[in-house]
Amino acid sequence: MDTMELAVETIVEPKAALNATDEKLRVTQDLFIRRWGEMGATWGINRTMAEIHALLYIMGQPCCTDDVMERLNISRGNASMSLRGLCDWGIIRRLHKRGERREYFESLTDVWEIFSIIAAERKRREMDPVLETIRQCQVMLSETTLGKVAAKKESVQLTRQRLASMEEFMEVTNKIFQQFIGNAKSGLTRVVKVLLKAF
Amino acid sequence: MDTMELAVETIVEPKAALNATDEKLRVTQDLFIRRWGEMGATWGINRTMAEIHALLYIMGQPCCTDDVMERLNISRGNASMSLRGLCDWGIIRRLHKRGERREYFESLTDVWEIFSIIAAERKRREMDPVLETIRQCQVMLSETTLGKVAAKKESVQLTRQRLASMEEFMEVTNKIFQQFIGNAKSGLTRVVKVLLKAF
DNA sequence: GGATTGTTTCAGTAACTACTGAAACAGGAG
DNA sequence: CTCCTGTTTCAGTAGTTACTGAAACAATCC
Repeated sequence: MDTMELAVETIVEPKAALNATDEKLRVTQDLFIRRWGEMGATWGINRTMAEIHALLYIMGQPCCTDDVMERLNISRGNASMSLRGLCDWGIIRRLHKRGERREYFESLTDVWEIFSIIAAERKRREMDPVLETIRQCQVMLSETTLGKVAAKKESVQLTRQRLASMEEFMEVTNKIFQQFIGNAKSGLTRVVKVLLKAF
Repeated sequence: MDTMELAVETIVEPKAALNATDEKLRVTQDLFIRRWGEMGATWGINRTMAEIHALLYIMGQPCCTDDVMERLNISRGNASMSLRGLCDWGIIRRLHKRGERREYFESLTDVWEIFSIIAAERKRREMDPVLETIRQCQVMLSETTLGKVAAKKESVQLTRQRLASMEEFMEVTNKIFQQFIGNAKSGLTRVVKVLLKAF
């Protein structure tokens, strides 16, 4: 656009126009973005999505699709899909600027809120089904299903005991998650302080 | 081996030899194993490894490589590598039976211990590097590095503020992890009870 | 209506991860 | 030593996931 045309005329690349401070800021942000992306990857969120979120978070100001594409060197399609995915998760938001056609995106700012959204979703998608399966397994090995004699078998008893331990564990973990999720927003900080004192 | 040859002669498949109870037990265990594997997959542990661990956990008795191969229908190479991987993690153990050449494997039995081993490892591999990077970024944007004037720039301030929030979050999370890890073994149950009361 | 600007979808492909099966290796028994 | 039993390694491949780039679509303006 305008700046590009200007650049051509003045024979100065846009990047070179950055002053030293902006350059350093950019390098710093890139470092953060890369690390955040790597972490996301090992957590089942794909690298690019994590990087886009990191970018929007660290910039602290709304970016449009083209900003994201250019900064992370990804295609339009990829940027579009990933941005939509992040919106679906609810950790970034669409933003219309008055008098502008282009859509902007910004990250939620409260880290605790971001975390609690992710936690809620993972609990729902990953822990709940396992807990349900464990309960189903317990029914399948109950006295009612197997009969009194069969249920006494050592191998059955062993498996039942393991299922019970796992159920207990997952129930407690689930409760902890629920607490975090329920106390989202910055109020969560208070909860965590209580928690740390209790230890 | 022997049983196979016998099976051919008696024209009865080994599976058919299982009585009704054993059959139901097996079906139940398979259900648990499959779900556990699915969960592992979304958590960055590969499906097969998670399944092997689930198998050893739910059986409650030591299995050898061949048992695992047969039960999960995987190749020798895969079984060998995955078992070694689980041993490296420390959530299953090698076990020599007197007078037997073959090696057996068994899972840790305390779910809390298993969890705390995994948590410790993930913290070390995924959270610690991020925290370190955040600190490095803060140095890169400090007054000392940028100079007094540049550090006042709005964009720099914004990024610094975001870094600070994220650091606070990760530090608290880290402390919570540490508590869990430090209080491993069944003593953890007590800790969690305290925690739940505090909420 | 057509032109302009921006967004979404999707077929094809690149990149990556997990798995197999065979060969090499290890060590105890005869 | 050779044979036997079991384990580990690894090249090749199947299967999966992520990404691109182009085309279709949507909305606004003239």
